[in-house]
Amino acid sequence: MARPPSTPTSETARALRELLRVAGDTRGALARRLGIGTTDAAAIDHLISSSDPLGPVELGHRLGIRSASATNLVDRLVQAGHVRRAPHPHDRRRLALEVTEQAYDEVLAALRPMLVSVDQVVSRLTPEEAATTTEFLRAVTEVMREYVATAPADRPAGSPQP
Amino acid sequence: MARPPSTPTSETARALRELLRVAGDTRGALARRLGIGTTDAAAIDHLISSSDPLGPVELGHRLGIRSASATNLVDRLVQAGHVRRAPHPHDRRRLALEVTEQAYDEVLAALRPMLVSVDQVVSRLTPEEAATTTEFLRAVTEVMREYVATAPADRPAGSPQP
DNA sequence: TTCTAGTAGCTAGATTTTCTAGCTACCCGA
DNA sequence: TCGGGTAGCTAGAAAATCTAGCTACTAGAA
Repeated sequence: MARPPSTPTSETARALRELLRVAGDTRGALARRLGIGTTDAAAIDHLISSSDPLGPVELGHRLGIRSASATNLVDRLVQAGHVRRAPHPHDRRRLALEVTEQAYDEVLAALRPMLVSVDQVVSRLTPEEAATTTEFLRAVTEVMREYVATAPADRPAGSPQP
Repeated sequence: MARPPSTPTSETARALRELLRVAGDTRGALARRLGIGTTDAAAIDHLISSSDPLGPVELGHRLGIRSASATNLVDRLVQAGHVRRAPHPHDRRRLALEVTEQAYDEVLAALRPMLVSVDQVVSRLTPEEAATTTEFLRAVTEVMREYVATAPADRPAGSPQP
């Protein structure tokens, strides 16, 4: 996400870090295209790509915001017609947030130019290159997932420090 | 950034999109590790990795926030000791924002676990694989830069629409 | 079964961040 | 040199998040 330390590093690592930095800006670009806030766009993104259903609290956790803010966020998304509140199948405390068809289509349309270009880049790879690249991307994704997961919890002020 | 359309797509594109989504979360993770807000972390990231000096307005432009918000942001960063306001060498209207040594070191320390892991992943590539991967990453970066650059301008309310 | 600790979601009110509107100082080309 | 355009700032309004604390519900222990 930032310039590598002054010690020289491989071109690949440098290119990857540059990509990660630009990727960070992509979320804001998507939000502007959708005409909504960055957090709202990130929320829809999470809801679309999550494998299991999310409620407001868990969604807020993934976004790094508090339960109260998540309730507010979901209110905004529901009001805008992007999301529905549905009951959780097994746990009556919970909600299962659903992205509406319309919101899904809007996100897809907003992303399409990038997805098309990405597919073009991918299509230039030979099968062997594609296999190598895929494995590399997955390894890097795992590293970043670990980094995100091990970030210090967003704890209440005054909590004990290790 | 989101799940691909229902039509099957190559594994590589899928892996890349997953990476981009996780990369979006990385910025928040860095901010939490630094104990500052997401925008503040993104600002320092931009200042560190920009090749030419930035002022508050240009920085705000890259972050997608307004001139007034950028002034406020820089106030915060200066107050926290992360950034200095220095005069622009040629243009007396402008400022050249400088990241302090301390902030630079803090960012590097916060990123280190990820950078180390990334370097490990990169080091497993053969020189040929590294070359292919580097080219791929650069091409994708270019695509995303274009996507970010062509996002609709964050225009004032009531501006004429095309 | 009943009790108890823990979680999901919400409300109310305070705080923080960003926004709009508009100002001055400065740069640069006609 | 003059007029349009830009950088940065201030003031006050609007929006997003936060803390604190509540209720309803789940799940495991007594």
